[in-house]
Amino acid sequence: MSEKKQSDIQLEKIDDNRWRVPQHGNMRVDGIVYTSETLLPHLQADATVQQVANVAQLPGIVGQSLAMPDAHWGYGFPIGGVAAFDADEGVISPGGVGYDINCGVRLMRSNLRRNDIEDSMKELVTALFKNIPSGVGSERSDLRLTEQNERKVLLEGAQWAVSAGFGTENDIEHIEERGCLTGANPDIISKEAYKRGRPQLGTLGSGNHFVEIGYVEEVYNPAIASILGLEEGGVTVIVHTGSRGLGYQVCDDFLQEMLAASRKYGIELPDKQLCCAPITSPEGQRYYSAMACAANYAFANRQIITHWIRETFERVLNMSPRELQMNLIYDVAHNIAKFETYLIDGKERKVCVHRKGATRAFPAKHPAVPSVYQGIGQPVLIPGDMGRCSYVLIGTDQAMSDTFGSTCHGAGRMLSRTAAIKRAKGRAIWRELADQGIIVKSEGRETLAEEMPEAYKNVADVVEVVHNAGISRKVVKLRPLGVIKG
DNA sequence: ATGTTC
Repeated sequence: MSEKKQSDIQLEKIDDNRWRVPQHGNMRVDGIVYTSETLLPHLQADATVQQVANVAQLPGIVGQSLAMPDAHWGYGFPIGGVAAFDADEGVISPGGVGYDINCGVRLMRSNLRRNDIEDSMKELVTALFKNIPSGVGSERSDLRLTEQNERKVLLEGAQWAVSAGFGTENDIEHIEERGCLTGANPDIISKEAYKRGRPQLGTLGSGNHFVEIGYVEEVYNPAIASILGLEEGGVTVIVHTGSRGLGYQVCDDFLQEMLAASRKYGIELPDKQLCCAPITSPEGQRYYSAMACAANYAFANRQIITHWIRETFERVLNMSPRELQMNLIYDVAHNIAKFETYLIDGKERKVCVHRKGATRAFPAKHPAVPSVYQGIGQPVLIPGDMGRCSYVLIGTDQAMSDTFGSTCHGAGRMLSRTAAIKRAKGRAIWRELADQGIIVKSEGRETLAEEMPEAYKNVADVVEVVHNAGISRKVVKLRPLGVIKG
């Protein structure tokens, strides 16, 4: 399934938000696709449904092979896919996590109002762009990470960043897993991965990665918004980035090891890109420990970038941290595999949930939700494209029973990168966005074309599906004012 | 996503 060919699998409509991929061939379970009449044609335009069916063939899969409404074709597993495997009988697969391990999003709020920064937007975007290295292969010359400290990053994640002076202890409370996955083993990471990761910590990268200044345009749930520190007109900042070259290298290193493991353990693969190993095997354990290292690097990366964002706002606006109150609301991972426990057929079962382009959406009272959010549930951060809007949602009990505590992660690409570049030929995307009051600054020559709004599905359509299905609920909508991209 | 086909 390395080709993007459309599949001819017949989907069965369950309700307005869900379609079933009935168990057939070697599938061990059904597939369930979250979508709508509006989004269904996009989902069927490539091999996404076939990939959902392929994932359902892997040993130890529990429940169903799931796809979120932003799903599209990816490496082996669909992007927007969720699959849980029994912790004893199941497999773990790098393709179910993705190349950008712990690619994720964080959201900050501030005491600023939209009109406080209108006149400073150009200066803010320029200063952010200067302060946060962006683009392919971007490096930070001021950090000078030693190899010993890089090991600590892999072990401690965002907690290392805070101990090194980037951000506060309070930030840690507002990060998924407190910014540190346990079980990381830095001895497993290849020399090559270390080499790539060292100069790139604290950098944005390219593609769909960005830092965005925006404001709260609409509030759907004032009570929850207020607990998050959000109100209409309030200025927010979103960071979207991951584990850079280090995570890519870890994935690359392990794809080969997992392919060998699949043969060794006699796992039948409908697609080589689904290569995997039993979770309990030495190879499976090694991948998890390496993945956790890359995840921790990504948590540290977003934490360090947060420090430079705060520093930039303080300097440009001449405000103190106390006046600014640029507090972290939450930080989510949307490319990761995690061990979690679910009630399945009346029995508690430990599973390894693969979320690839999918966000955890835990409900109120779940022990993994920070104490300040125990009464409301886990914040879910859904960035759209740079011209439209982004959403803050909240996790639900329904997600626990239906989707292994998961929901969508973004708008989802509609045009391929090359198709987008073709479509943008002769146009000045930056000017089109400026006409809508959005200032963008980008490093790569073709990044803005690849990332233009029409390359994406409308995130509002995606969010409507997960909201109506009840696997997360709308809290606020954010509108962009300024964006820096790779 | 990615030293964007090491």
